[in-house]
Amino acid sequence: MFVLIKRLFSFAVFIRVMEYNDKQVQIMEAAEKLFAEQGFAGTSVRDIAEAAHVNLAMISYYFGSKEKLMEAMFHHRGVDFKLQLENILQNKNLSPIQKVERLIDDYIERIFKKQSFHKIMAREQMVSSSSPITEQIYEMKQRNFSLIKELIQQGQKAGQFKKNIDISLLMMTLTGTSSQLVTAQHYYRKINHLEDMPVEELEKLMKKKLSIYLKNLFKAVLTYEG
Amino acid sequence: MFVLIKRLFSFAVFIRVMEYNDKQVQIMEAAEKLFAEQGFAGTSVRDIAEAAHVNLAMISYYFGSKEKLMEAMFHHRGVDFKLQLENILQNKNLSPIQKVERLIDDYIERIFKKQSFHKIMAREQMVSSSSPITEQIYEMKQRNFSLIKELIQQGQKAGQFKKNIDISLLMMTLTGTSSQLVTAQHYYRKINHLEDMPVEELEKLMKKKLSIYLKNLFKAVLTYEG
Amino acid sequence: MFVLIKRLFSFAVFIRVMEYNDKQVQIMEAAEKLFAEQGFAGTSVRDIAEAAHVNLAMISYYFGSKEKLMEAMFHHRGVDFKLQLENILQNKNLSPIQKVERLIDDYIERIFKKQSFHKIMAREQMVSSSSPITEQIYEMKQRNFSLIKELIQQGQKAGQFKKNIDISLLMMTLTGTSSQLVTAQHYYRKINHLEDMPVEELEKLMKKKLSIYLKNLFKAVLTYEG
Amino acid sequence: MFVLIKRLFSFAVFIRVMEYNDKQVQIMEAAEKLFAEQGFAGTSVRDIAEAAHVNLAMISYYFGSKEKLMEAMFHHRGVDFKLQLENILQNKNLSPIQKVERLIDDYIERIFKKQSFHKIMAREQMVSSSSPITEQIYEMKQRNFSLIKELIQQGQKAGQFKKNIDISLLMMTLTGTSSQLVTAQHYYRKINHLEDMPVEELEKLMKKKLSIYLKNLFKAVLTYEG
DNA sequence: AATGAATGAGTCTTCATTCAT
DNA sequence: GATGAATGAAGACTCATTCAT
Repeated sequence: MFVLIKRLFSFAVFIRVMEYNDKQVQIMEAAEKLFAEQGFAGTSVRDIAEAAHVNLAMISYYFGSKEKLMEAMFHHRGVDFKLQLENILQNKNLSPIQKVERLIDDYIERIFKKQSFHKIMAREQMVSSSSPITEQIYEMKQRNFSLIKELIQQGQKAGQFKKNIDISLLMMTLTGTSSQLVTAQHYYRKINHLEDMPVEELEKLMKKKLSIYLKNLFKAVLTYEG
Repeated sequence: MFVLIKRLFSFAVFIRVMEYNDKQVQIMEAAEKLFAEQGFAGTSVRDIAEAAHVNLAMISYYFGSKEKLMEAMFHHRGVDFKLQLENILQNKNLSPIQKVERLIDDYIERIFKKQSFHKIMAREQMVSSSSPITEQIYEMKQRNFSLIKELIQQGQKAGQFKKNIDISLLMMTLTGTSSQLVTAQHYYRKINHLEDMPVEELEKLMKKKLSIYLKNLFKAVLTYEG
Repeated sequence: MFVLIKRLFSFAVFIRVMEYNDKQVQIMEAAEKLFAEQGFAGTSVRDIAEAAHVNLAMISYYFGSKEKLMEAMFHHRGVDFKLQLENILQNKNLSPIQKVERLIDDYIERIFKKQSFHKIMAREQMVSSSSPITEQIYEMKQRNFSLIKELIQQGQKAGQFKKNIDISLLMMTLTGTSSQLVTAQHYYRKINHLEDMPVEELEKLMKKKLSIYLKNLFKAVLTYEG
Repeated sequence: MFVLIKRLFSFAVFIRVMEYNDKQVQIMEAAEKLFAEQGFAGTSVRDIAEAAHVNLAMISYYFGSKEKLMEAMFHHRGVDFKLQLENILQNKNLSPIQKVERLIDDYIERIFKKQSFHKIMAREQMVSSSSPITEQIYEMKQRNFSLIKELIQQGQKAGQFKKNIDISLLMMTLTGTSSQLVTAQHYYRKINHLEDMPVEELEKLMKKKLSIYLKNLFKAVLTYEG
């Protein structure tokens, strides 16, 4: 049964990946980069067409509109942006604190791998009006919240985490601190005098530091008794 | 003595008021709101003119361009968006931890009071290209970083805070968590089932919760020995 | 009786000169320079106000409109732009060829002294639509034509100039050659490798060369029998 | 042999036609007319679009900007506006004076055929600031100057033209007189009482008169010994 | 299936002019 | 008499999208 689900799930992923042909993916990736850097409104379809090396008309042709291209991108990327913790949660060989550490590394891995998409999300979550995209962001947040809640409650039940933890704020510390680091990494560079470090190396460094920092923070917050 | 203070204060206000006349402030405030909601590129000068109930041409007339309006806004708001901790830092009657608590409340107060401006800043800090605005954001960040660093080092020297604290990441936790709460407050609402709470009440609640949460977090992080 | 007329005429001149106060003249002179360099449409009233160091609204205030300012300028300058040959024509001590030489020097003097105004006229004479300004240009041209015609006919009657001379084209040679030199003097500079010569010196040189050249040309054309 | 020439010619036409498509030429021709009549700044792209019966956006679409349209026009027209005298210069069957006559007729032909373009050039040569267009005008002038200089020097060597001729001013007489006639032809009309003559006839007349006049003038100037 | 050409609606900005003071 | 503030109209240009092929 479990296997079946897994397979179905993989299939779904397969389906979705197949759903978009090469050209479409090519466009979405170019758009993603530009939306991240300049915002949605600040990016013209002309920019995207040029960056993707495709004909201008192709974007409307394939996606219908700029708006729908954005939605497609969320559909495409959103899937694997959600935390995948189900099996971790059920794993009886891991202590609650170990699970938290997995969660942190999992999250850091995702956010750094999809930096552009993350920036777009960070921008989009600010708009107050509701749309298919804000809807999807909400679902993602809610899902992540449930998982983290479950995880922490496990630790509390095990007596390893203290009571009265503000889980929604703790989640925001995880996402907010990471987001801050990713979206404002050129400031991080300057403040820490790392102007000359190559991008990859900097990224590695940031991930490392962030992982250590957040693990320690969570441990402290989850166990420290004022 | 009291009169003197009052006068000085009035004078400061006077200065600021003189720097930008009523109409200019009116425009900046309308723009601030719109930029926060829809982004800079997503907001037309027509939108701003309508929201500010002024003639379309007045925006160019007063600020020269949409871009310069944004810069003026940063000039106008930026001043009082920096943390004002100098006197707190030198205050010998406060323990390091009390100073941290002041810092946190000061920060929360500011970010909630200027939510719109904060959102704009959060957006602008994502753009990679350098501009007068990104420059100003950097200066603000650096200043805030210096203050927090000084504050924490005081605590470390006093033996009350542990060594090896990643101060730049700790700052990002402060700003990132708060930012997350402010920019994504409608998600906070939904996740915590507070859909029907009036805005003011919600805000009060969030500030309260955030204050308690962050104070506890800082205490934990600054003193907890893994 | 003749004296009276002269006086009336002088009075008219007096009147006209007085007609415009200092500020108005200041504005007209600034406008003249700019219109010459950038054309009428290419010059904004803002440009003029700045160049004349007067308030923007003053231009409309004093002249009614940009158009009317131009007309006033033509009124103001036009007077002394016409050739003043009446007394020369009647002077019995001068030979026809001497009169022609006077005409040439008179014309050169005028066009170089009022270069800016000349450029404006050169531009305005191209527009096909009729206006008070084109009307005034026509009157000036016609007057000049009459004078030159009279002058040449005197020489023909005296048997010193040959018959069948195309007077209207000869006039165009006078005006056209001079105009070409004045309007395209930076090309003259380059072609003759005079880039480093100071403006005043160049002007002197051009006037001298042009005078010699045109006098010789007129002599040749008026007397040469193919 | 004839066929070859025809083919080459067709090819040249082909090239030129291909360089700018029909719509572009249509726009350029409408613009040319308007720029000639009202000046560059005095003509709006809206005017041009209407005159060319094309959509307003097509001007930016095809040329990028109004400025670039002007440049394209210069590129397009400029080519065949230069004098084509090389073969005439080397022709040993023509006497120097015959070559001068050819030059004059060639010039008159060109300037009357491209009156509008000529007017634009006459306007543009007045602006003092340097631009791609003034640059092109200078090149054209310089080239024409070289050709005329060569031509006259041939005559001088042959002992048929007198020495010390101011060639740059002589060129200005050619261009200036012609220009005057073309740009101010409605004044020519009025002065010579030709108001009722049909345009084509007037043009023919003016070309004829100008040709005779200039040939005689050149002969006189080039051979007359004061 | 894919695209070059085209466009109506919109962008920001500048214009000459007016008006209350 | 003079002007700072204000504005409707127009400026050039860019936008996302459509459509014939």
